[in-house]
Amino acid sequence: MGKGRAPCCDKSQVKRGPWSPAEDLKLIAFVQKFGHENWRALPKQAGLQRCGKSCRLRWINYLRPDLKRGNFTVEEEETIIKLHKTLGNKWSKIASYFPGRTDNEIKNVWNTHLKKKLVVKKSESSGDESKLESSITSPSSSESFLSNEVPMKDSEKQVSNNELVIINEDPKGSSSNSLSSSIESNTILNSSQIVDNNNLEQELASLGFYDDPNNLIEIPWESDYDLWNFIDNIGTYQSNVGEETVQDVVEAKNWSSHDEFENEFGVVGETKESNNKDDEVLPKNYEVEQEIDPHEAFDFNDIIMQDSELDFGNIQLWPSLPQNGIPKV
DNA sequence: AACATCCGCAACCGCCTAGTG
DNA sequence: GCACTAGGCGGTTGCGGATGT
Repeated sequence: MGKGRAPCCDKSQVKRGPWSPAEDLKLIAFVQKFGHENWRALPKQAGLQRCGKSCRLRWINYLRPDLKRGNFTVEEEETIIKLHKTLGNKWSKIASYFPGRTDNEIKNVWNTHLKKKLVVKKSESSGDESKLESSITSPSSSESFLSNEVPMKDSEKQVSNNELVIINEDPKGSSSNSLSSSIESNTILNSSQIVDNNNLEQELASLGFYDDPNNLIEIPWESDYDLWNFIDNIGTYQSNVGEETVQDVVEAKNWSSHDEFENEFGVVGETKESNNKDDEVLPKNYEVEQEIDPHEAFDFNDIIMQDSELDFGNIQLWPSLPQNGIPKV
């Protein structure tokens, strides 16, 4: 060890806590334009006073366009329980079975809903505990597994009494890309039964989660709450993030209209080659290309989106906001 | 209405792992 | 094999809203 781990960033120089809409916009716009090859360098380039880790987390958990928002369905919850039984607290692996869901989200659902649910179930069905319940609630049989006290390789886990799970390692990077990852040909061995992954797949398929291991179901993007809703309702929404309000951001930037906002960002504008008047998702000035030095601080004025690059219409912005409208203050 | 408590979730922290030189 | 870095992951915390008294 010696020196110990160098901090990922200078804590005194970075902002912490909840993200403001303005920061979200910066991050979205930057990632849409430049991608996120280097999270560590991204905050500086994007003009964000945030740690790279924080940016990554924010993007992955809340700003990615392909996120599925909303409550978990009963089927999803049941699947999480099933998967947790075999995978344990491997939230990212579990999340890979749910396109559009994040490991953090699933972890939260587990900790807040499902764990309690199963404890209740257990108490209701006293005596004849299901394996599912016992694997989660019985300290004697599964404590080490659940608490991760004993470090285990993914390739070989002692799940509970006499239950061995053999899981093929994910190919590099697949777990991080939950959308593209597919179900591996895992084999689950049990003292009383041998369950190959096909059975799990069939079970999941019966619940409507996917129909082919290599062809995960496509989750339609939702945009209950889009950018224009946000901008249109700017006057009635007060961000709860510190002293900065959305009004502050808008007033500072003089965004009093869609056009001004579009001009500022250069990202959303009049529809090109579209007969649909409402289809305002194409970049206004996408034809103009400018040289941008990635080492320079990111400037919204420099963003020139390509035809297919930016699609705010499909991004559900500020997901932490109410889905059915903006709270009046 | 005011206060206390509970609950859910976004975000942070620290460790682990893979990649690179 | 070692040192170092960056990304990823899981555990935990703390805030804010919901609910109860």
